[in-house]
Amino acid sequence: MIGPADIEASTQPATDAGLAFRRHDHSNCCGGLIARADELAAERGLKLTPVRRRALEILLEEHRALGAYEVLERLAGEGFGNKPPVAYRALDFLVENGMAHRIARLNAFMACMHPGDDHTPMVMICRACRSVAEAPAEPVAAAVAESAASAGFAVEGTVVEALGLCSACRARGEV
Amino acid sequence: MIGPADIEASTQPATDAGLAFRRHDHSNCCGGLIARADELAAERGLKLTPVRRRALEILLEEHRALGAYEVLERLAGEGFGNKPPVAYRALDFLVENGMAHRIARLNAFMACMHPGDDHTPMVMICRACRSVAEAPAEPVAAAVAESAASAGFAVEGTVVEALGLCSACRARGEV
DNA sequence: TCTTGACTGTTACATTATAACATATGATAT
DNA sequence: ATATCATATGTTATAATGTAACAGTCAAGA
Ligand SMILES: [Zn+2]
Ligand SMILES: [Zn+2]
Ligand SMILES: [Zn+2]
Ligand SMILES: [Zn+2]
Repeated sequence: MIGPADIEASTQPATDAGLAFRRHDHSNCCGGLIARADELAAERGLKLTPVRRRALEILLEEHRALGAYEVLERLAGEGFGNKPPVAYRALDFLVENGMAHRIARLNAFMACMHPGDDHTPMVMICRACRSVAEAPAEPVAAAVAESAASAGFAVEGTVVEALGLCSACRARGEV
Repeated sequence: MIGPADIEASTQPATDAGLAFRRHDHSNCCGGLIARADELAAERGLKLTPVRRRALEILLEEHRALGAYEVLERLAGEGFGNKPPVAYRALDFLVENGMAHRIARLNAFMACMHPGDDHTPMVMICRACRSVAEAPAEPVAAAVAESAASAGFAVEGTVVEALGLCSACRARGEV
């Protein structure tokens, strides 16, 4: 059964930290985010072409970090090109336009859960199930900015990734 | 001329954020850190063998992120093996033992400026000169831990990297 | 219609990283 | 002393990740 919290999760970005780690109406959250991506593209005059749209769907279907070659494999299986640039270009488009994030530590990509926010998220990566989730990064960004400022460093971007065990895996007794 | 601040920088870890970005007595700071690495190895029963020691020196000589193959090239030029595992093994040893850090965003490595602290640092990466520096990460780590906790996520490690312009490059009018 | 620019696809290659096995070396233990 | 063992080094070969450069497609605008 799908409870109110699940519905809320797909519409209340500020409260969905760890969504990927919880039970939720997945088809709903995916559909909602694809719709949101279409809106964004329309608003901004971007072209969410078939490959790009499908790449985003693939990321959304997983709530998990996927390597470019994993995405490529699926795209190729659906009739798109099967050469690396096909995947990298689609993924780069999604990242540049805030619809996906690159995870440096994993050399992988994930769908963004708040497209349009123009945020640099903090990403949590579960080492047991490899699922990933975004968490609010404002406090972290502030701390980074402060440390950097005292070194005279002008921050233009950040990579903040936490590695560990998600709540589901801990509940399941994972060590 | 080498001023007091430069001396201090190599012996007062808590105050050296951004050291790499400033003028300082470089041979002094390198020598001191090699000596510190020797101490650490002795304390912990680690073997800082010739390749490992040389790999660390190479990183120290640069105050800059070096790719594994850059390190390999130098090692090979000095009579060590010239196959990738030679560099990767030395670098992995240094990272595992807190004498160097891996920079996820650059697929590169840097010498640690506070070996023995057992810290996960925040790293600042200058896009103009590619120099890197560590900054205190406690406030950042705290913010990360707090965000993660509200998602039920147990943090075991973090990657915190800031990209931007260092003070030297800004002073030099870099945009 | 004809350009033009953006998108897709391909070839070919560059860069980063690891598995697996062989050899050397130094520290026990007999 | 010498056999044994663990650790470290070196090699071959290959995997995984990422890009440069160019050719064909297609739709929007001159
Ligand atoms: Zn996001
Ligand atoms: Zn998990
Ligand atoms: Zn350090
Ligand atoms: Zn710089």
